[in-house]
Amino acid sequence: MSLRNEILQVTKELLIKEGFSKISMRRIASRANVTATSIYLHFKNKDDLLLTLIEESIKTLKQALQDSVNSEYGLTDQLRILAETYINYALNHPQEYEIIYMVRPEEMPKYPKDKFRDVRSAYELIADIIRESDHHEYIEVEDSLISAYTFWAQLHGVVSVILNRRLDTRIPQSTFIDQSIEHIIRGFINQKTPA
Amino acid sequence: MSLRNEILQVTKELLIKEGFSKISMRRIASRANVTATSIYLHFKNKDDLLLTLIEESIKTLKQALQDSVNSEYGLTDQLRILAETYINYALNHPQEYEIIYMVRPEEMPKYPKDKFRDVRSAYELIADIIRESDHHEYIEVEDSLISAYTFWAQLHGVVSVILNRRLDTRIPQSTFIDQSIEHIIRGFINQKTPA
DNA sequence: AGAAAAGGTTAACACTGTTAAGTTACGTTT
DNA sequence: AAACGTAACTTAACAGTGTTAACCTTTTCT
Repeated sequence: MSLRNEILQVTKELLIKEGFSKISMRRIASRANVTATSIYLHFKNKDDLLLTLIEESIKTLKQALQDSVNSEYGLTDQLRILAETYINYALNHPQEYEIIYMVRPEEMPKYPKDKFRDVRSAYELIADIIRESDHHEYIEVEDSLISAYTFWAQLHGVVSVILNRRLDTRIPQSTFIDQSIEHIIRGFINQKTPA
Repeated sequence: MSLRNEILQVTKELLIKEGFSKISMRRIASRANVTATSIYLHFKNKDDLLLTLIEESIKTLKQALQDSVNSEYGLTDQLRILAETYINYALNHPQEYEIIYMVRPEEMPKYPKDKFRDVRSAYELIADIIRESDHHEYIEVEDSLISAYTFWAQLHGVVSVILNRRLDTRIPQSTFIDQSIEHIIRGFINQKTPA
């Protein structure tokens, strides 16, 4: 395996095992049996390394969402499954999910904007699904892109509360998730009476 | 003014002006015309200092929410106003809002849990409002505490997308906010036909 | 006045990201 | 085969970080 990939994998392992705050160039390097400076031969700096990792994570999240799409579902069922997939991914890959949202454009101005556009593209997928589905279920989709973003933002909020350990201990996590999903889905449904 | 308060204010200013990443004990100290070690006479460590700041921010957020409560509103109107207040606070105090959610319990195990319970208590306020309001508007409130949390989580998601600069540039921020609020509120309304 | 405590300092430790300069090894061209 | 170029890697260093120990000075209390 090339050192570049070795570094990426070691960083990911370190991230998963010890968390974001415990990561340092020297620790990564030592676990790859290399000096810290060697990392700079393959990555511009620490942010570049992390961004590369982010891109990978985005890709797997995107794939998971893609795999959960099935044209046989109705829109509400499809949205429900997307929501579950999204939340499951986040809870099963907390450190990866975290760095996706941790790194902020303005804090790394050196980087080309298209990298961040990449990060966003995962949500276009949701927009596509809303746009392409048949609208027979009294759904609000005046602007599918905006709807996709509100959908995603609400999912992110749910995940965020759990990952940041801000959920009240009296509330079971699964109950919170289920109820949140129901609220979110219902937000998309018109108040018109169903046929 | 006591040095303790001086430090708090200087830290807050630094935070607002230069952001989270640019904060260091020495920079804070120098702006207060003091040595870095002096800070440790008033705060256990950097996390303690930031936690104290968080508590202050929570207090003002809580106050803003409290001030927006008016028993003359119906529940949906009240929720809408709470949502607007919450989002406005976050967008007007981005750095303060950020540190509220940035510091994670597991990353500072030295701290007593009740400090984090304090952080959470702002959302009990929302729970109270849902619980105390009359339920004549076909609202889902089987468990007001859970409802409050889903409400807050969704708001946090909306704010988070904006503050993390993850909103698509094609979408106007105000449109996003308005539509998100509508979705969130609608999530609380039963599908029953209104009278 | 003398003791105790509070408020402040300097110097140091063990880290951090990052860079400049130097070394080694390998593949290509002549 | 010899020379060159370059890629991969290292050592040493810089400037910065949070934090602690030891020390000094000023205020407060008895």
